Amino acid sequence: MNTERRDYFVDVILPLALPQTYTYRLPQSMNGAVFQGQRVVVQFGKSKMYSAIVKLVHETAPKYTAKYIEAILDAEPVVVEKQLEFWDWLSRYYMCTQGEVMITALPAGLRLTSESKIGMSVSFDGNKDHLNEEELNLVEAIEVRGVLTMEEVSTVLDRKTVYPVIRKLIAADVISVHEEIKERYRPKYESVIALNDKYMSEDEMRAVFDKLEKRAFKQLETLMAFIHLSGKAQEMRRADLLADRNADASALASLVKKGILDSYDREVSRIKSDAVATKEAVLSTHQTSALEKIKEGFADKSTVLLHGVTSSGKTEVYTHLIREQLENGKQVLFLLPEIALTTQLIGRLQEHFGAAVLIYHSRFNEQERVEVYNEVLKKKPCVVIGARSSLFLPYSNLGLIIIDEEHDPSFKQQDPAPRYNARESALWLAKIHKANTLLGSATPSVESYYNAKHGLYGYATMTERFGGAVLPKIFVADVKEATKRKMMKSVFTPYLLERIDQVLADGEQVILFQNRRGFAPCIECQTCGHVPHCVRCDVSLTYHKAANQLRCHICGFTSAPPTACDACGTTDLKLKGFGTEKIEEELGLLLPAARIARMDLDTTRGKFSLQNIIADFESGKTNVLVGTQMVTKGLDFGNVGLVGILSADQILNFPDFRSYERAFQLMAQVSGRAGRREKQGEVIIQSFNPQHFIIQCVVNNDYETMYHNELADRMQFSYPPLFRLIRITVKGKDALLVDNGSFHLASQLRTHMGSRILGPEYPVVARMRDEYIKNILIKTEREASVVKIKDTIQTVLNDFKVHPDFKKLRLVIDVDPN
DNA sequence: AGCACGCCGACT
DNA sequence: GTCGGCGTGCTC
Repeated sequence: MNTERRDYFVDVILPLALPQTYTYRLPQSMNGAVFQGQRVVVQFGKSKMYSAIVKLVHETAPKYTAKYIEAILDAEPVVVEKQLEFWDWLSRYYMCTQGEVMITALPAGLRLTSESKIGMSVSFDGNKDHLNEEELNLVEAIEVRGVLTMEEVSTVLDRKTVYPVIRKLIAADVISVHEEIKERYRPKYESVIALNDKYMSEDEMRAVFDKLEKRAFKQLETLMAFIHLSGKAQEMRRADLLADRNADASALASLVKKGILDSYDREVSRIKSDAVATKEAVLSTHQTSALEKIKEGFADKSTVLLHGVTSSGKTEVYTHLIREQLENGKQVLFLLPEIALTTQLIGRLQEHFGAAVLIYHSRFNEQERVEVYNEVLKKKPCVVIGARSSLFLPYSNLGLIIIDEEHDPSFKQQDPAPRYNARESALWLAKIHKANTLLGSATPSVESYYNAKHGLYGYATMTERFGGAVLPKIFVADVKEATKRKMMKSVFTPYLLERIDQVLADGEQVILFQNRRGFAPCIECQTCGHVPHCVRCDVSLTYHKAANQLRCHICGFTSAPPTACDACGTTDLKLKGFGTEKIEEELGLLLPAARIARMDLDTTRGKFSLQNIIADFESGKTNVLVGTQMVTKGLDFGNVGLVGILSADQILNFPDFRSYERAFQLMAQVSGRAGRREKQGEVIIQSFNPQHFIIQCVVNNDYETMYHNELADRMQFSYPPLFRLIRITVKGKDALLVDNGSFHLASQLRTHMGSRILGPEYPVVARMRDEYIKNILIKTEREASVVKIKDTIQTVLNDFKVHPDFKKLRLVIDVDPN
């Protein structure tokens, strides 16, 4: 049969939050050139063009007249079959569209959207007499600048709706509009200098030398520099050559002109490191036994939990496993929380695997991400070190996924959809590749530990710190007692302050942890009790002293700090509570000799600021590091004698079913930063309630007791890991409508699922960005069919979405919420 | 998600 | 009258 003549149809995934795929026709000229996973350009709607992913090529004509595919962007698929399988699972499990998965999964550089460009019509007769002032204004702007975007037209005309003007000018054949879709990825080039083939022989070269020696000494010097530096390759970067003091740019130009040297551009990688593997993994005895235990686990289970105390040297064990996979020609994914992807760790892995190491995280720009993506597409063995989004790279041949700090909440994406948990999703990705997964943590999530205990995962432990280092001594300082005796020095108990002073005097460093940024989380009027709140959210505004601003930590709203109370006009205002900024300032006043750095969202905004803060602390330029959660993750300093947790109560009293687990993990992790190498470190936890169960667990380094206590609570109140949660959030600008809508939705869900439905309830912050919020929680038994339940929920939600009363409401579905 | 269309109040 | 507000519905 002649396939050239047949009509093919293509189902594509569009990068939009739409529930289905869309079917396009293939022009016969493209027959045989379109395959699953390629990007094609399609028009969707009146004018816009998108790059879509081919999901299926078939011959079933749809009932409507399908539009034609405009163009094929790739010769080879950029999304491989296993990825599409993964996308499919992810969209079904997390109840989102495939388009939403596509947006998260593909680097922006591979995801194209057209833009309308307005230019002069080719058949414009030049007569501008009939144009009014506004039209003339626009036409002149286009004549000057060639083409304008819709936004630029809007600026030129200084109004919002530009379409009527544009339509009129198109009708008059003055201007024309076309859609422009451009590949955003541009390869990087560098200038290269090479010896011309003609001069490869020694005789020719000697002749050239003789000639230059007499008449062009500078050229001779440049040529000699080139020969010296380029070595056998007889080719080198122009920039490297000109960096030599004997080389000269104009002399080089002459040599090129004479045809002795050639100059051309060569495509270069933005991501390739010239790192060379220099290290062999040498394991200590307990690392070796952990490794054996892991392998035993993998013998009959695909997932193993490695429970190893901080500083036990988990990375060496990982390294060993990675090496094995690479030697077998497999790819490895090493997932870490974004913030833990430090130069320290990357450097260590490069020492082992050289250029096989690929890095992927949010600090990479669009172009760099595309290059990493394409590198993985080459199917070569490699190890990708990355944050959660590196789950979406085009692996063909994964052998192992390692998830370090697996307990970390940042593995769960909050917004936008897909609200996926990278840890759980990784297990599916591994399943697709028939690969193994290793979860590592000093403080495993209750979920993972439960799965290990119940035989779903293998389990390995490392109970000793590497090199014989001992766990830190942990003290609890009673803030209530110190307050009663009026002994508090600002936010410090006398004991903590005394120890900071002493440790610094001994030449060691200090880390202070407070889970709140800014100076003070609220300002209270001492006369009437009024507290300034955000205008758009139900939270008090945080005072930031350095910026002299009040800020909303939810929406970013800022205002000037009040000098008098907005409600009663009196000036007796008091700052309540404290954040990292205040700790930094007060400590500076109490211990003027301390060199303090602060590490929180406010001080790490720039591309290199985080790196600089870490480097300064590492080199000893600073000796106190005050920070938020950031200081708990992946930092590896050798000289920290003391860690202070300023307010344990704040961490404990978080209204969430996971708050105790989180508090334990946070405190245990930050404690682990103290005292590496030979010397025992020290931790001081400040609390109003020193006898608190969780604090005692931290003090005794007793994960097991924390776990059993948590499990009992979760059992009693039907929470994970014994039950599964799905949270449905109803949002809207009208509080009453949110109330009514969420009530209606909950009762609809109850008709199908009865007492499994909880709420609707207001969350702690009941209004965010001018929207009221209510939550409905669905708790289902672990054994229940998740697929069925999600189907039911989806049906109810679809009905709700078309309900005429509730069309103004927005729904957010979060499966396995954090 | 865009981006039309259509209906309604507020000004040149 | 026209501009711009936003609610509604559709996109292969």
